[in-house]
Amino acid sequence: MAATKRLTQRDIARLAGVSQATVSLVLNGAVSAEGRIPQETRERVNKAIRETGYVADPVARRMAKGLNRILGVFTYEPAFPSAQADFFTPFLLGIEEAAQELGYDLLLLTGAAAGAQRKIFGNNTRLRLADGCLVLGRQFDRDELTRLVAGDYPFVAVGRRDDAGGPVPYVGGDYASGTAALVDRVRALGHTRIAYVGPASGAESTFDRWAGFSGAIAGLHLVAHMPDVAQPANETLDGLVASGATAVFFIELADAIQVETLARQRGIAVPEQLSIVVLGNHIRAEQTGRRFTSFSIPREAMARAATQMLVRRVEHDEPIQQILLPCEPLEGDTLGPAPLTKPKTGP
Amino acid sequence: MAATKRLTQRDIARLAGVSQATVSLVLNGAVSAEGRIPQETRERVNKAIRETGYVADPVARRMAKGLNRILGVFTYEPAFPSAQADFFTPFLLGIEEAAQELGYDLLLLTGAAAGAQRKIFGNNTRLRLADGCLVLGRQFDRDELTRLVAGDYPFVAVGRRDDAGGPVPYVGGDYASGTAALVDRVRALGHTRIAYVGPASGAESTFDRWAGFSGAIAGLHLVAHMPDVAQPANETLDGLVASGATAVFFIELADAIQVETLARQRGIAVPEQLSIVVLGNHIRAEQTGRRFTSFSIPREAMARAATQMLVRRVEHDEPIQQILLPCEPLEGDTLGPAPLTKPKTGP
DNA sequence: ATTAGCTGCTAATACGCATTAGCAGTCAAG
DNA sequence: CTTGACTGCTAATGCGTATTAGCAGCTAAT
Repeated sequence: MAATKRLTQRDIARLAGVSQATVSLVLNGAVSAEGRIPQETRERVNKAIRETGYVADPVARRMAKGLNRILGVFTYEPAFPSAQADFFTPFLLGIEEAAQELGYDLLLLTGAAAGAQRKIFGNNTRLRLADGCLVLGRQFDRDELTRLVAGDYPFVAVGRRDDAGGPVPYVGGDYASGTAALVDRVRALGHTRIAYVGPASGAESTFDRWAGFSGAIAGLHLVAHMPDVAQPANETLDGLVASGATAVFFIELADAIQVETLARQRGIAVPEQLSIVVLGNHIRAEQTGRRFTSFSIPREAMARAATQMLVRRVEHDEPIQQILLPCEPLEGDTLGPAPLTKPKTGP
Repeated sequence: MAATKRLTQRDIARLAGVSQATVSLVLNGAVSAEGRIPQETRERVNKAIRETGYVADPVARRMAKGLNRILGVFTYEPAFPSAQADFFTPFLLGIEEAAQELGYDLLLLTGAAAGAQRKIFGNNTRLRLADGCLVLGRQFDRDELTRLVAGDYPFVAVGRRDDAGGPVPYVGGDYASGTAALVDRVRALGHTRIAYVGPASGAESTFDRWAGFSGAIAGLHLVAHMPDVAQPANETLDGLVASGATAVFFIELADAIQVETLARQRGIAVPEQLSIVVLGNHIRAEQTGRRFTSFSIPREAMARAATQMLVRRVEHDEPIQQILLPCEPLEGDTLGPAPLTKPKTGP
């Protein structure tokens, strides 16, 4: 550090023998100065800039102009730590790509002090440094969301969000339709007795799956619904067997994996005796050997679309929009035709 | 958007019946105003702040104070696209953690426009928005590095870097010692004829490995050095066999994998007939079935240390430091005692 | 009574840039 | 010779904050 003081337009002006204002005008190719500054003067200024390597201070720029070409990214959980990494990576990937294309940089908001639950609004909120902000995470803070909606700061949520004192701008995945499509598939394969493992309410993404499910099961019998997240796998499997379900829908891949493993141990063939469907292409699915029938979540596309929407909101004050991207079915090997007899366990 | 104008200290001042300066003093608990502003006045100001939800504009703040609590992160390759993701993730993880602890946000610089090679210095450089910056990537641009070193902008490189018109502040991994330790291990296991696959120069990380290697092979015979990166695996293996080497050092995990696979096909047992050592715990190593003997690269720790160093440089103008973190040996199953006879292939 | 010191506050300024109003000079038309 | 239009530039201002100098009023000490 030390030595070289920060270069300013004044320095350039001095070198070029003009005023600071002229430097600014040359730099910004201001329309109002079109044809007002002769090539010769521009040259002198540009020469000085080139020789010194001057770069305009973006802070001052933002101060004067109000915009920054910076997008904030707020994640309600740390973006990188490995447990979460797989969750956020595709989103961040899409955001980064879109931001780069649009000429924006990204400000990763690390949120509140370590340990505490992350908060967008703190005493020290640096949010406003960015022109607008993308919000993502599994667990949103509803109060903060309300405040964001009420405020005049442009933001877009990645993932559908319920109204919070007003409509929330978002780009989400159409889990409801994705789920419904899977239900139709199950029905077409002759299943009549189905089960659902996972809660029916809670986060929007959970609710949407259940909504899609319950809206599509006409003609089918929901013989078991196990909302308990913490329930041990063998109890779940017991319940499924007892219910006589021939196809089960899981919200959580982890649950599905455990139950499938257990089923195999007990000699219950999947999908011959029991079909399993998972609601969403959870990451790491490929690491489990078994390819579960599911639907895709277009995470990268969601992130790209959200970024573009945010930029439109920032630049053109576009009104609030809510977009759901389709979730295409994913072939797997855990959904088959309904068995002629119910699955049975040993003695 | 629309409506609500941005709140300023002046608004708060008006509400509280004080001056803007007083608001600022209350907000910052300035030492110079210690005991100069009575509790009663503070209350009035704080009340107005609470009621309006005022938050100081970070841009103006930076403007006035010169600091922003923002760290720039410049990656010479896109940070997220999946091919790179595994490379950058541990670094970003460490940076994010450290930044959050220290109360800094991160500015992810997307660099030049899409397609073009990324540049730190461009017309659009918003780098200076950050108080300082971390630079990472496989391929550094030497000219840019020189310029950074020459400038007064605080930065720290993740990974050792050669001088560039002056010493470069960095936190790197001690690949030289890590490599040397592996050489010692190989020697201790009775090997005398060894080979090295990978270039001896190029990036600092490459050079360091070779330096550690060549500095530690006293008493051993380097019977083959194959610097060619693009060489087909069977040629490499042919060369190794011809040389009579009993232990090979690989810079690239990919090369090691190919050669090991080929060796198995040819009936050359690893490590019974040929020991393989890889210089660094490359990511995805665990996916290859074989656990290669190697050394660990403390990526997360490097990133954390670099972040902390950068903050010290920003806040306290700490002089340039260069730190190498130890790379501990990693047990694997590809290094064994030297065979009594040279490995032989069939007729 | 003067000085010194304290309290409680404010005016003024700097930070680096963008932007606007407008000045001085030239030149052509009237 | 005046007017107006145009050229080439600059002075001045604002953005929202932090910070410093310092003012006014008061008390206590000299």
